Amino acid sequence: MSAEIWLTQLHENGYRLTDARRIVVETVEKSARALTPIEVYDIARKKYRALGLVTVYRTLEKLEELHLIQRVHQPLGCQAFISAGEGHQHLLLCQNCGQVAFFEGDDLDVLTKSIAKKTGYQISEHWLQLFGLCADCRPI
Amino acid sequence: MSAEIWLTQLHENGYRLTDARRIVVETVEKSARALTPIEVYDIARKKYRALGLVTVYRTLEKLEELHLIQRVHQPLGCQAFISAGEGHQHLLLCQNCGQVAFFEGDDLDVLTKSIAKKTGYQISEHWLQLFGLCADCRPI
DNA sequence: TTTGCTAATGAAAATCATTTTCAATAAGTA
DNA sequence: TACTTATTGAAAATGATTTTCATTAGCAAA
Ligand SMILES: [Mn+2]
Ligand SMILES: [Mn+2]
Ligand SMILES: [Zn+2]
Ligand SMILES: [Zn+2]
Repeated sequence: MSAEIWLTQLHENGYRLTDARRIVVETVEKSARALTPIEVYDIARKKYRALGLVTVYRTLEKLEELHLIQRVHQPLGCQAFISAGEGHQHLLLCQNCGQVAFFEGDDLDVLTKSIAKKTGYQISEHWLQLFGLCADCRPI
Repeated sequence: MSAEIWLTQLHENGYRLTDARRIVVETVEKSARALTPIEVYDIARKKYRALGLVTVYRTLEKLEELHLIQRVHQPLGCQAFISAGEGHQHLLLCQNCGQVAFFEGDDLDVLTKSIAKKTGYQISEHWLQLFGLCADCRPI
């Protein structure tokens, strides 16, 4: 998924392509870790001085609405965003540098069926997130 | 786990037992769903008019520090707290009424080992949360 | 191209959640 | 009972996010 595709998506959904949006999209899309609005602002402003923080918020909002990015929940805060995985994927986060990896193939069917039976709940969704240390941050 | 035990825990950790704390503890402990600080404040103030919102924040902070409550992350916000499960447990949330059920017995060893191998991450923690409809809210 | 409509922008103000400050109060120990 | 000091609530401060608004610029149509 490249920044170009995100911009196309925005355009196809009736949003105009502006310099501010291009920079925000590029910044978020190329990041290997989740970024908060302020972080996006600080990084993006190095390339586009006039950028306003409000525009960062507004652009993130639209990207989330189009499912191009997703909010990342972490122990220290839940305001950061990362590009959304394709299909059914979950996140694996490095507790040291924040680097994000996606994974898929989790099969929780047996578990959810058993829990549904025990609790009487009708289960329709799950959140799964792994934490650890990436190859770079792992002790030798 | 009863409110009495929470109060004892607070006391044993050097915190004084005050009316404000008693009401906050009772409110959070008896709730079947996660409550935000404002919700705790509104409910608790029905029994203790003079309660200040700041005290709610401060008490929740201490209860979390003693692992008696835990923060609950949800799509609409991450400021709510619920009494903490005992041992290794996860949450199952009703998307309609917010009722919380705990479950345990998830075994993610096979999955995490496989993901660790694939990604090179050293995995040490996981977040798992199920969503659905509780027995009361489920369609017939 | 140029034009015209209006979505998008950034600054400033407003709002909302949370934290800090502070003087008064009350818990708990001696 | 008296004393020490943690705790309280009000108010102010802070920080994040949203709203307002006048100006600018994207882009579709001429
Ligand atoms: Mn899954
Ligand atoms: Mn588990
Ligand atoms: Zn790392
Ligand atoms: Zn329910």
